[in-house]
Amino acid sequence: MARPKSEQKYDAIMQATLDLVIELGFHGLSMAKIAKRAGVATATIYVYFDNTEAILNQLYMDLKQLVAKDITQGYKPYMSAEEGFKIIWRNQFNSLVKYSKEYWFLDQFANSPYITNISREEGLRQFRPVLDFFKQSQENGEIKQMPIEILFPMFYAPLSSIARSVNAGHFEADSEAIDLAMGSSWASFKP
Amino acid sequence: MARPKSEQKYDAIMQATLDLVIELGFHGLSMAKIAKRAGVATATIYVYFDNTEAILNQLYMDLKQLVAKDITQGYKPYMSAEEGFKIIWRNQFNSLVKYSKEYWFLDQFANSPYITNISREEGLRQFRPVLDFFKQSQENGEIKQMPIEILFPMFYAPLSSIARSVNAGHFEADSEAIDLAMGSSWASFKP
Amino acid sequence: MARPKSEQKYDAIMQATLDLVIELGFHGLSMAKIAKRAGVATATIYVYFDNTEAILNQLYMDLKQLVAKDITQGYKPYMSAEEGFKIIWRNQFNSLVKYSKEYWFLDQFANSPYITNISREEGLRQFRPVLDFFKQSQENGEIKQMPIEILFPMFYAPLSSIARSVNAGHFEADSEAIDLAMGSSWASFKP
Amino acid sequence: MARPKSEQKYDAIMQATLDLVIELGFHGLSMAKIAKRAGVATATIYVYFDNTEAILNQLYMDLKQLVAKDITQGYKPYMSAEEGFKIIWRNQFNSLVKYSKEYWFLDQFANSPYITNISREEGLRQFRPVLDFFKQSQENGEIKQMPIEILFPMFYAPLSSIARSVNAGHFEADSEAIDLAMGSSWASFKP
DNA sequence: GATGAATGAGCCTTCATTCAT
DNA sequence: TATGAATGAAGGCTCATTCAT
Repeated sequence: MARPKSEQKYDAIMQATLDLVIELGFHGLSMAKIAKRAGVATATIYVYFDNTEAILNQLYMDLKQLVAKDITQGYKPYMSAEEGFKIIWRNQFNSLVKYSKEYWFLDQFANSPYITNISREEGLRQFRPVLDFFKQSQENGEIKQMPIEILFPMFYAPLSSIARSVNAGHFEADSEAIDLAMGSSWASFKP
Repeated sequence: MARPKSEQKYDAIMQATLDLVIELGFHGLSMAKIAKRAGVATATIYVYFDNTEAILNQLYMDLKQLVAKDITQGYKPYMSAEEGFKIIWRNQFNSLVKYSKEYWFLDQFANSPYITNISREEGLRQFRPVLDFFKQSQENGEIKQMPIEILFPMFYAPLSSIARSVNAGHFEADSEAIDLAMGSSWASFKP
Repeated sequence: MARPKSEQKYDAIMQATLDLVIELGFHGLSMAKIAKRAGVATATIYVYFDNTEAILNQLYMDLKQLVAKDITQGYKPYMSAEEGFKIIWRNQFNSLVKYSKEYWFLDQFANSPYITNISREEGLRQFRPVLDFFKQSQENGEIKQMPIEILFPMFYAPLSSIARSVNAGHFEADSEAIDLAMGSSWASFKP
Repeated sequence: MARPKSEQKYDAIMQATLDLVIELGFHGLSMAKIAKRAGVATATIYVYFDNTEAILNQLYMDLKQLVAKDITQGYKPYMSAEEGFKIIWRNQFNSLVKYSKEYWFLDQFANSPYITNISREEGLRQFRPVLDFFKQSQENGEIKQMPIEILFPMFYAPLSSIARSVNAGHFEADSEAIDLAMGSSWASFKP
């Protein structure tokens, strides 16, 4: 498990797992299907992972790293909190749309009994840069004082929810709608 | 002329299913486990439901009806939008805390492949009174104009997310914190 | 079981069973399906029959009586053996075609482990008039001497086999073909 | 590179299936029983076959090949049709007696809903040498002209029926009886 | 007599995992 | 390392039959 011999096989297993969970849900997953889709033998999977749970947790951490990358891209410390907020909001929204399937997996998995505490903590770590931005802005008095347990849901939950609606095709988010949502969200934080 | 179906057994099956999904997740569910927990024979479940999916969908609709009840309780038409918003917000928050497990189930199920369109639509119907409040207030110009697909996530998602944090014991929501969150949320809607 | 109260229900159960066996084979049969098809409750079937085996045996005997009726119709004692043979052969052939499904059932059932010795003997009894004809004709020296265990297969098996081929649509038996088969068969018996 | 499939297990499954069908009929068959009788785990059967139907069809084809072998053994092209007929008739009769159980299975299966068209065609192919003999003899004018759909039942059905009677112990076929039956059968074909 | 609910036993099939190669 | 065969356990579901009404 430590250092996989073939990176290609490791990747194939991860990709197959993600695809299958998206297609069939967690319930429809099985080692046999993963193996078939990945083009390896079932027993081979056990060379790379201890069991199903391990595959899913690894996938969770890999994806978390993938999607959380560059969320603060474009933000510069000299910017105003509002500017920064909007850049990060938009980045996050774009990420949610671009990686809709990955986010769906992350969300489902985070609420499943499979997830280990290690994965959960590792996952949270990815949000650190965003949290840093908010903490900094609060210290500057540019956004309202509120505990992180309120601030973060306030920022992330509607974003995620709207993006899901867009991804499901229930709603078309043109630039006007996005500006509206973003502005509306910013109003929650403006001091 | 034969034995009538037993309401008690129906309830036991529903309760057992809810408990088990909460304990083990959807993946850990099985007819045998439901039966054992409900104190009936496996085959008996099939007298009441066609299959696992049917049980879950029925549970979804039953719970949706249970938790969505009285969310607008205390709201009067002559109230200002802000007053109404705060009453409904608080009702919803209390409901989310009181029925935390039920909401967790509803949330997970709504994002699972088990849910049928019928259940989904039936579920949405329960939110009608809340939507009506918002629509009315928009017409009065008391809250900002925005499409329902933005408005609703903006209202519901942070609420749900904070309540989950509270229920998980990660955060203690004293009345001050609640006021803060509620006020912060209201800022998003204030014209 | 002795004297059924409702002849109508008895008939419905018999008919449903026959239809289902023909549609699904013995393997696909079940009390629940019979009940549904017959329009009665499952438990009701047990008022009329002890179990599945009893239904099938009764059906076997009923059908045996139905199809074997009038096989010797038209035969008169003063006729020559050849005349008699041809009348009976044709009757049997027509019967096999007319009651193709019933014969299929009888054949399958007679070779299944369901059949009891009582049913088997009762079934054989229906062939008595035909056997009598052959015995009589042998005594008259109009057909070859041979034991019944040869004579009967020689007469019945090809007939049945050809009819099955016709019923399956593999072969169209015009009057010429029938005369050919019948004549060919008669050659086996001619002294 | 893994363990190869075991011919021994394949054979054990086939043999167990044949034995069980003979003992209990198709209805009494089950994967669990086959597995137990064959001395393998239930799941192991699925390594070799897709499902019950596949087992039965394979068994059908295997047995068809076994029993149809050497039916024309001893026949030489220079022989008269009558000589050939009698050799083949006797071979077939001996085969029917020797492989009585196998023939019983083949017969039952061919009339069951399990059989696939592929199996049916494969089964017919085994009779080709016998059919060729008849066709050849008809062309030579040594046996009566009649369509194959009559000729074949005429030849095979009584043979099979008599053999069954012998196998069931209802009839002892001494050489005199056999000559009688064979001669009687030949009379049907003699021009 | 007639019914439909109730159930233990059984069905076929798939599962995660280990074993032999 | 990589593999596919092997399997005990578990899955969903149906069965014949009995029970309560």
